[in-house]
Amino acid sequence: MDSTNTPLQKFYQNIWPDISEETMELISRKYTLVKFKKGQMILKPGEVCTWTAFVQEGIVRYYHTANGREHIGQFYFPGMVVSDYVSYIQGTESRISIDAVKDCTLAFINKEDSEVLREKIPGYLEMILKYLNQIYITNFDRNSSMILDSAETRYLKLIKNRPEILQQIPLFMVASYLGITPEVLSRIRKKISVSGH
Amino acid sequence: MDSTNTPLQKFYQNIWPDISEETMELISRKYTLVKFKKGQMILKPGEVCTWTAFVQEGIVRYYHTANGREHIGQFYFPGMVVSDYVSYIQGTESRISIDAVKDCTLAFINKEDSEVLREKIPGYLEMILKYLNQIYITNFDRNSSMILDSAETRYLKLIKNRPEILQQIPLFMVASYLGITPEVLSRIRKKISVSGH
DNA sequence: TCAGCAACTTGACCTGAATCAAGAAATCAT
DNA sequence: ATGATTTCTTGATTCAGGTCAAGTTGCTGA
Repeated sequence: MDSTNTPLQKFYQNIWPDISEETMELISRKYTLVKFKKGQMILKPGEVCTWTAFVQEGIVRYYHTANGREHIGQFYFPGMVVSDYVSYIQGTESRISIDAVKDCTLAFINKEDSEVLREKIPGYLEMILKYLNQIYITNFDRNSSMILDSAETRYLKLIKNRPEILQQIPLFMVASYLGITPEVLSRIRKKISVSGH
Repeated sequence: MDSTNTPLQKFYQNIWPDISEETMELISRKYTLVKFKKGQMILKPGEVCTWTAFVQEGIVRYYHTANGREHIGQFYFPGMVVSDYVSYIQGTESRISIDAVKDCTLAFINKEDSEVLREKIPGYLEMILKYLNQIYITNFDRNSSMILDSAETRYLKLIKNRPEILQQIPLFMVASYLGITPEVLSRIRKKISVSGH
C-alpha cells in the first residue's frame, strides 16, 4: 500500500502541517477501507452512526427523506469526511441516509478508536477543533445562501464554488442539493444559456 | 459581586460538571461586563469579531441584511454564547449584525484571553468541543427545518421548542426568524387560533 | 444493436408565501 | 393624558417555485 498521498493522509497533512510520520502511521492504522457500489446504502435512518469516514475514491451524499422526496444535504468527494455527526455525538438514531452516488471506497474509523487517538496523540483534539471550525463555516455559508438567495443565485454560486458537483453529479441530484425540483433547475439552466450567450 | 449563580457560571458548571472553584474563578476573571440599550449595535458588518460573549441579562440577536431586509438568524437569551464565529475564526470582516433586542448585559472575553485559558486550563479545549457539538446539533435541526418544513410547521415547532421567543420577542422579529413576512405569520396565527379552538 | 429505462426538458397550471396598501391596536415620549 | 410612532392585522394581487403530464434524449445491458 502506498504510504503517502492517499486522500486520508493528504487531509491530515493539510489540516495538521507539522504532523509526524509516527503519528500519521498511528492514525492510518486505525482506519479500515470498505468499498461500496453506486446506489448502495452506507447509513440508514434508524441506525446509530458510530463512525466517521474519509472518502478515498468516488462520491457519497447524505440526504433527508420527507414526504417521499429526497432532500440532499451534502456531496462528499475524495478527501472529505462523512458521518451523521448528530447521531455520532448524541448516540441517537439517525434521521438521515448516506449512500454512494458513484462506486466508492471509504476509510472508516469507529468512535472507540477515535477516542483512543484523542487520548494518545497530543494535538489530535486541536485538529478536530480546527476541522469543526471549517465545517461550521461551510455550513453557515450554505445555510445563509439557502435563506438569502434565489434558486438562480444559488445555482450560479454552485457553478463558481463547486464546479465538480456540476461536472460529476446528475442534474436531478444537483436540483435536490439546491433545494429545488429538476424542472426548475432545467429552466434556470435554459435561461442562463440564452442570456449568457 | 455574587460569585455563584450568574448565567456565565451556570453555563460552565452545566457543560463542565466537575469544574473546580479555582478554574471557575480563573475563567470568570477574564470576562468583562458591558451593558447595551435596546436597539444598540454590538457588532456591525465590516468589523472583525475578536470576542465571544455570554448574555447575562436581556436578549440579543444576530441577523443578515439583504435587499434592505433583515433576516434574523438567532436570538440569544441569558446563559447563551453570542459571537460572529465565522469572523472570529477566520479573522475576516463580519457579514452579519448583532444588536440588543432588549436592554442587556453581556460578559465579554477576547480571543487572546480565550487562548490563554486554552493553554493554561486542562479540559478547556474539551469543553469548547463539547459546546461546538451542541451548537452543531442546534444549527443542524434549525436548518433542516427551514428546508423540510412549511412556514406553519416551523411556527408550531417554535411554540413547542422555544416558547420564550414567542413570549418575549415582537412578532415581526419572530416572523423574520421563521423566514417569513409578518403578514404571513399573522395569517398562520389566525388560522391556528380558529382551527385550534 | 436496440429495447427498456432513467434523466432531462418543455408546457400548462397551481400554490404558498411575498408584496402592496390601508386600517386597527398597542406602545412610547412628552 | 394624548399625539405620534411602531406593530399587527386584513384584503387584493403578484410571483417564484412546485406539480402534473407528455415528450425527448441518452445511457445501459443482454
